[in-house]
Amino acid sequence: MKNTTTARERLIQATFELLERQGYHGTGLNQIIKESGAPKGSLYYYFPNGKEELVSRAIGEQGKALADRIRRALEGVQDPAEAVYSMMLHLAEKLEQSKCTKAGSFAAVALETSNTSEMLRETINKTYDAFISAIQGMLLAHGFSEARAVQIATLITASMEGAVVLCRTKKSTEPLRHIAQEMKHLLRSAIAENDAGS
Amino acid sequence: MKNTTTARERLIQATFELLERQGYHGTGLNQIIKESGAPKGSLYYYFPNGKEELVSRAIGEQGKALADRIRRALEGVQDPAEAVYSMMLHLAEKLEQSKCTKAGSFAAVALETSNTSEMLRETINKTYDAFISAIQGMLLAHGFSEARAVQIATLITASMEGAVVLCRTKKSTEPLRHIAQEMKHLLRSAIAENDAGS
DNA sequence: GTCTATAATAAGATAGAC
DNA sequence: GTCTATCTTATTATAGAC
Repeated sequence: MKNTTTARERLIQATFELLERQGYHGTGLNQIIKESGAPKGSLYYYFPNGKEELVSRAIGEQGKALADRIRRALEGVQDPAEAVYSMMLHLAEKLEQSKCTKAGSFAAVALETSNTSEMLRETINKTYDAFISAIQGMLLAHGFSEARAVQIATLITASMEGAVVLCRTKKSTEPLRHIAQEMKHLLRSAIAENDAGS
Repeated sequence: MKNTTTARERLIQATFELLERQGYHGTGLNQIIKESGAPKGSLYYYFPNGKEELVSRAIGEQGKALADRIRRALEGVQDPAEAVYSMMLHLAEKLEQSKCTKAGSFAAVALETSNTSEMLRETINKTYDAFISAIQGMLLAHGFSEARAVQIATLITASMEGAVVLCRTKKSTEPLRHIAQEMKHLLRSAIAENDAGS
């Protein structure tokens, strides 16, 4: 079968990167074609439902891959506070590589389309759930209650997404580094408190 | 002078509400005209530079008004943890009123345009700075250091923006209520710790 | 599977009458 | 200050050749 999927893969990759820089409605199919180098005829061959389907696949596949990386990175860590700190700094470094021009595709597409496309909304919803679930798993392994673990995992996910918005706006990774520092501090207290109460 | 500004005001108002539901590129000028009921000829009369200027004014004015409301709400509070909790629940209630369809205009426009419009990026940047500064003021009044106050204020701002994205995606205010609860808890510890170290 | 041409629609913006 | 008509350009999507 060789690499008959390379046109499809190039389309997915180019779509995701453009979403990170311009969001959903800011990204045209012609631009995706041009950027990917994929033949235009391939787009509707691989994604018969057009833009909505292409973006849903791009978001879904990249989101799943990212959630898996998060899960693996947090598996078996001995200090959740340090692990969260590292995860946030890692995101900051990734952002820095693009000079704060590429990040936040999930948030952008969510805000632009959650009222008009159930398909996209559900894809992103599953992605965010996977992020939260990965973080929650680590917290459960360290003695937090189910309820508390969800709360903290939601806070970590939300603060990262929000900090990415601030970084894009400020053209600086400072906000991300600030929340990384602060969350490490707060989580240390929460862990100590939780361990004492066991 | 009567109300010669009402066409302008209606345009600003309609623009902001549409940005909250669909973002920047998802909102067309024709739709703004229609929704506002303002005469089409007025748009380029009040905003000669077109869409970019209209959106910048809408974001700027609404952002400034919101930052002022936050500042006043946090002025003279006796418990920062409770104040932040109330602020977050207040946002959740506002979101609930629109069934989670309207919120996140700042984040949406930032993610869509920060690479293509310096004007919009700077307007939003000032807005976020005003939010952070308002929260930071309260924390300074309660004995936190300058550096720590910025970190915590950034975390609060980022987590609220991120939680709004999660709420829009989930069509539920649950994420916002989760982070409200968790931030209250964590802030209580931070305050106790900070007071003890004085 | 891919390419080219094009249809159909909507976008932002402008000109000129009133 | 406002209205209507229109220009230019971009968008998503499709048809039909190869």
